[in-house]
Amino acid sequence: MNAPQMTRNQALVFDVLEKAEGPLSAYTILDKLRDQGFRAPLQVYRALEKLLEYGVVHRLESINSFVACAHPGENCHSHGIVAFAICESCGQVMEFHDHEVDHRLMGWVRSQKFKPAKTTIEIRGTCEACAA
Amino acid sequence: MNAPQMTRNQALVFDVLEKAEGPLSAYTILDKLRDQGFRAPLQVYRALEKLLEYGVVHRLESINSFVACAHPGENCHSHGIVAFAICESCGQVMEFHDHEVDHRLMGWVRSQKFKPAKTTIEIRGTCEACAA
DNA sequence: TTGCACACGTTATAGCATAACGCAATTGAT
DNA sequence: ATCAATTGCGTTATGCTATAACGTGTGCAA
Repeated sequence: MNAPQMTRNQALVFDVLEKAEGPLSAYTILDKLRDQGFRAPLQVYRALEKLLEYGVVHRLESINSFVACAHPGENCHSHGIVAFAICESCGQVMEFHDHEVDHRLMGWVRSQKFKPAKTTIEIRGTCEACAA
Repeated sequence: MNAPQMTRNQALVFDVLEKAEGPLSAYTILDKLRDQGFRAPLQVYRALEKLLEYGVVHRLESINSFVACAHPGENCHSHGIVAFAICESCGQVMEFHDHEVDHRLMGWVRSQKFKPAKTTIEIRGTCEACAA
């Protein structure tokens, strides 16, 4: 899925996420866009749905939040499974990829004849800076 | 964390989860326990919190649901990272462990001096039976 | 020009989770 | 035995997350 021209709402939501320090909830995004005319959650969720499709935004299932992809310009869907390390103290997120992990997971899945659609890997904990 | 004697509420919630075909949401559990006197979500959430601690129940972050551990009698906390394959069609969940995946993930985490607390691996897709 | 696809706006509602209060039972140290 | 601390419990209220359902406008292709 390549990103076609974003609509105004999509661009606004993406912009907020890109400028954010860490992941944001849909409602936090909504609040940040009230001045641009946003009134309802659906405006945010609809934009997010598209941005997820385009591969420029990720959803963090374990904290019900969204974050801009760490690879500006690229399409994250082409990097295999994306993994996240989420600092529960400062909220910062690190995004990484590991082909061996992909390989093991997909090997197991294959052995079970399970057809994977979407895979989530999220490590919650404390980042180096916060551990001090 | 070993499971001490369960309280009545904990036992009721665990029993519902064990007898269920697949994962259940907290509110579904609540509904199934109305006859035993449950009235409020907190009764369920408090029991679940303990059951998660004891390692006899898992939380599926990507579908806001809970499932009994697939290893009756054992403590799942001792198996390393637990991974789940969740069929979006029939709702069935397969639980598995892969030490190589653990190793790769923990290796990356270590290289970043990130202190992991809780790791989520969930593969959503279609199981063999449903793929037909 | 008509029909379709898509984005959008709005209102309402559904679904998930916890805060805050007070009470009762248990435990364990003195 | 008694007191204090801890833990579980019940209840009410509330907050956060997400989607259903309806209608409008716009652009584009047949």
